[in-house]
Amino acid sequence: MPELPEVETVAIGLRKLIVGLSFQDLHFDWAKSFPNAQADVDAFLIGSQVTAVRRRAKVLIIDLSTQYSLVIHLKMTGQMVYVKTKDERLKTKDTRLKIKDVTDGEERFGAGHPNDSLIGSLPDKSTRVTFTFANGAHLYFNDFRKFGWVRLMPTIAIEELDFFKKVGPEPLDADFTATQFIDRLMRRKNSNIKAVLLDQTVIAGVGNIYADESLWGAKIHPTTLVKDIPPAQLKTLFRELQFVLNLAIEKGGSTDRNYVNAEGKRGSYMDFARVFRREKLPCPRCGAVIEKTRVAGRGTHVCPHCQLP
DNA sequence: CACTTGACCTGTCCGC
DNA sequence: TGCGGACAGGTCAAGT
Repeated sequence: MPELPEVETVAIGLRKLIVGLSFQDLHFDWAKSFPNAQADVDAFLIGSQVTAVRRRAKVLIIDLSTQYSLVIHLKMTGQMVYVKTKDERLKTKDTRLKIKDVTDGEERFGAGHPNDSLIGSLPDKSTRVTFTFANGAHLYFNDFRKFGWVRLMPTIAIEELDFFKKVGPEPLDADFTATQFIDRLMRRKNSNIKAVLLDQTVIAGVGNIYADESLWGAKIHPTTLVKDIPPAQLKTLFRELQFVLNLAIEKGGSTDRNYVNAEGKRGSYMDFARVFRREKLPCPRCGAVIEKTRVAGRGTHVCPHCQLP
């Protein structure tokens, strides 16, 4: 479930790996993953050089020397993985949260070491789009659920996409203030706070993980209506949201199930999560047992003692 | 207009 | 063991 920190981590990784490289070939076998016509690929991708890699909300953007860009949405299970040469294999590690190693009987806990890879050799059966660079390296877009997509379009046209016209401000922008945050939340004052945090037109980049984590930090129950939350507590929520997003970027994102960075490696924020996916475990603040419920159509994790409705 | 639900997909897990 | 169904959740379209 790539959210802002996961997409940011992929962008940081790709920036180091592919800026300056030239595209030589592209292959795909699922049209919804790459809807462009071959003529566009030939004219604007093949032979072009990567000039920049950036992120807006949960969208990854690779700018090209042709004034076109690859616009990528990973949705739930998308991955963008760079592999230097055809012969280089990525190491495979167990993906489960708790592992009993058959070789030495040791049990391993947590989301795994941040350097662990979740994927084997590429391409695999989830590979939807394969890019080949002139230096022989490959960039793989993997997405087993096929919700994500890659598309090629003029760089200048990106901002005209409906999504980009409607999407809210970046929560980590230096000039985005608590006052602006509260004003935007209050546009939907009659809705529950979790649904509003997830609304990309209010604030960009927040998904299920960091909504739950920041609400726990601010001691707000997810079903609380925005208008019923005191301004001071909304200000706390703003600080907590920035805290969890920054921490998650520092930890390379959250690997709940599927997410990996540009080198195929997992993120370690889940080792630091306070409520997300910690149902039936003690709250790290008060010790009460964390509960899992459903809010705004999503699995939602709350401490029943810290976060009163 | 505001809000909720369903569709898009496939892999995993749980109960019978 | 095998199978059916629930569940996972980002976004858009359709429904209330």
